[in-house]
Amino acid sequence: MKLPKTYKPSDYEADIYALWEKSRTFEPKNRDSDDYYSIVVPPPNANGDLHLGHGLTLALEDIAVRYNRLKGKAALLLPGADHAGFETQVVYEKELAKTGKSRFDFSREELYQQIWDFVAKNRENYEAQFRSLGAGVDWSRYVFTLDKKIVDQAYTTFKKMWEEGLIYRGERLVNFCSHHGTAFADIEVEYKETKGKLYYIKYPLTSGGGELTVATTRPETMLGDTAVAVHPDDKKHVKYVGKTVRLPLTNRDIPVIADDMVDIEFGTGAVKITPAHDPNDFEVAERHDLPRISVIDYEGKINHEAPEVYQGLDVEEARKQVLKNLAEQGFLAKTEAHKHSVGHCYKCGTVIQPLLREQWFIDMKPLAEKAIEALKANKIKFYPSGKKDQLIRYLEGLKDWNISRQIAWGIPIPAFVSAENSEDWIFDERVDRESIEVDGKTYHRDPDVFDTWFSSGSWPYATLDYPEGEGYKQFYPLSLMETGTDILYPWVSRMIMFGLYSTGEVPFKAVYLHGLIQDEHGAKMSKSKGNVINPMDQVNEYGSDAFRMGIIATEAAGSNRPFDSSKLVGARNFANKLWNIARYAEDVLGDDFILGKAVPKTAADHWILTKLQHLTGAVSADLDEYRFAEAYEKLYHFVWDYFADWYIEASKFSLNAQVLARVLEASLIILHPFAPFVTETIWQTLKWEHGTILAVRSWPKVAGTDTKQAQQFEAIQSLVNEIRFLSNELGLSKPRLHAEVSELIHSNSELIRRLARLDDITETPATSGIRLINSSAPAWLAVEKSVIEDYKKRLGERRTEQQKAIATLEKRLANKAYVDKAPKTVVDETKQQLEEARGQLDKMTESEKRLSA
RNA sequence: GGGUAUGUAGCUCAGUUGGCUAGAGCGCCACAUUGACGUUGUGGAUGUCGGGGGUUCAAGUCCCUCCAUACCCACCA
Repeated sequence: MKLPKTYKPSDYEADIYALWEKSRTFEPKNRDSDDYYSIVVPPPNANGDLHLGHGLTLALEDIAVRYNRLKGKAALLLPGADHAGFETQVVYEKELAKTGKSRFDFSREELYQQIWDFVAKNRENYEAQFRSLGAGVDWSRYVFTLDKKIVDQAYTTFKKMWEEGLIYRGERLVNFCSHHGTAFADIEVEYKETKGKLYYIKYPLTSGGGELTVATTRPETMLGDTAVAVHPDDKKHVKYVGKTVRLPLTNRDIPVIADDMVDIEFGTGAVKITPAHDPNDFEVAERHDLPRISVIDYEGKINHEAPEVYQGLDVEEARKQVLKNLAEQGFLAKTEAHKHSVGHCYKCGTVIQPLLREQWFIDMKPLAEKAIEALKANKIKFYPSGKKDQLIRYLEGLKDWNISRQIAWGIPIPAFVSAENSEDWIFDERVDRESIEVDGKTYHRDPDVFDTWFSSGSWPYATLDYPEGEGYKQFYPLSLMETGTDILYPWVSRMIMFGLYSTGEVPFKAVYLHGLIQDEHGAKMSKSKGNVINPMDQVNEYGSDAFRMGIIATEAAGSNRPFDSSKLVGARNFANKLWNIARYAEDVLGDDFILGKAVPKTAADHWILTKLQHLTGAVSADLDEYRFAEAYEKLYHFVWDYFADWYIEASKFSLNAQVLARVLEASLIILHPFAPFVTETIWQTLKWEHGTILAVRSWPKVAGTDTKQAQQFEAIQSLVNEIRFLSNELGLSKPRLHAEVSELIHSNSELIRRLARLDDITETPATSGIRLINSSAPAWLAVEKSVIEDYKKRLGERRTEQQKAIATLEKRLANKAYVDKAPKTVVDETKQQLEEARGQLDKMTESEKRLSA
């Protein structure tokens, strides 16, 4: 035999993957075909190892693509890697820190080159991991997010938006992390519930005496106040509107204004307005044309706009100092405990400061509207379906998007500003130059880069070489976008908007969102908790196939779930089971076996082929609707319970070589998307069809089975099951069976004897012993007297249960409404059930009589 | 405050358009045994399908309500 006793994945996986690559298995064939299936892999960050989420993603996508390839489609799984601007910079900065340097020691060009090299090194690492996971990607189409075509596409999109007036530059509040020195999109800010304090500060009227008290959690920002606002309907305060107050600690007078945004119930009903450091206040300032005074700089320190004593203090220090001075001067009315949520940098935890900064923005409204329209027209199917409405709601509330980042690593923004006029910006792609000359004027390069998600938005079509590429023409829109629920908003939404904007079509026909994989106890995995599970360790321990099957075994779209290693164990055992089925086949079919025509002869042959026929349809139906776990479970039970436990056992008595071989072949094919390595390894070893690759064979078609014969095998099964049950229950060892002459038992007696572990079957007219109840052919187990009393008791209990079941069925059929309203098939089914139940009861009665006689 | 999920066996979870006598894996109990496999085989036990109400001939599945949990969004002067 060529196959060793136990399947050891590491002995085969690398060779098998190499075989696929060599034979270009993953490059789509039939180039002209309209019948395609395409997925573009969400590009993992090229700055480290793959995590479990990537493992899950690749398993799901690879299953979908391999399945569709077997179904005869032009199938493409396109791989890529992400430069992940900010993420990568952070990782690289940590590396730099080890050598005692920081990014500020290098120019942008130097830094860019260094990070590029760093990422290039990591790419090899992660490509190896793709291979380990069995991901059947077309490496010839590999794309990196900083490849020229991706950058060009980003510039094309930016230019189109620029020309259509969707891009604007403005001084807006941005979410600024002073530690990383960059702004974040709203969606990137992490809010945490924080116990803080609410401070009440008195602002005296400039003239005429009296005062207004405002409440604030951030007293230090008062240094930048430019107004106090009250609600127009606030009877208590409305009289102050139009007057001015003297801002404590400064010598500035600021107006009292009326605005709807004020909540009369909160605090005192009067709000200090700090347009430069609060998003709401910014909007109020816009409406009332108030000045904006920045008092906090990009390093998080108080700047020169504030009185000298506070300058240079960081925010926390300034707060203490301001409070101290306010108290000393009698302006601090009171302090209350107050819970509120505060934005933090998701990387370093620094409190995010809303700061004024010139940034590039996209006017999202027209983009969002198109996306909403497409979603409402069901142009994209969602798994789980509820995510669609969630996305629509998000898009409806979408604000303009700040796309510029103050980081070193990323795609430079192709914009230059006039040396003379800071308002004069031009679009130009010559970003490798510090400055350029246009029409005799000098322009300087914008030092900023794009938010990663800006270029990622074009991913589905940029990777396929839109607009002229063959890839685009054949594979767009993508069949599926499969990714994590957590990036529905930042990524999926943008791909939809950008796809519609640039190509006029939705970028994909369906979206499948998988949930987060948590640790064994349902906690989120994180490096800081130290509960991160590395997929490569799992692959090494259980094998790649076991990892894939184990990780998708509990998959349900959209929901988080804990990592369950017992599923991997089960999957490994399953792979080994399949392996041993192949060993058995190899053993009984011989080394030189060649596949031929399979003609079913026995009841078992018809039965297994019928089951196989159902399986091929059911697995197709599941995978077409992305029910991965259900499809896997069906396969598992077919192979293990039907094929191994019944058919192979039966084949030991009566072998039909071609049927056995065909069922194994079909099992290998259907299972291949889930367990590509072990199935291909078996196929290559058996060599039943020289030189063929399992991965590119065709989905099995099963025909010509006889249902009657298949049912006969099921009759044998229920007979055997009952004998096994009784043998176990009554502690019988190798009992004898007496049976009336019947076709079923007569022609299958040896099979029944073996499967049921009988000593012997005797054909005889009615006799004593234990009457089998599930058997259509009258048969009795010969037992000793001592066993009979035991059995009678059990039989009595069983009769009572049976009578109850019959009563239930009778009652249901006696219900006129049921008989009238339920579908005929359902009613017929009930009738049949009742008939069977009565038949069984009769047999029980008969059995009891005989035992008592 | 708004929203979305989730709650089914000891554990982790399936359960598609209502037809269910509610399933799987692991675990548990008993037994078996080796000419494919101990990563094995055979048999078994275990559930007020979160609580309550409703619609229906029929509800784990649909509706309402309450409880619990998780996540997302907004706001928090």
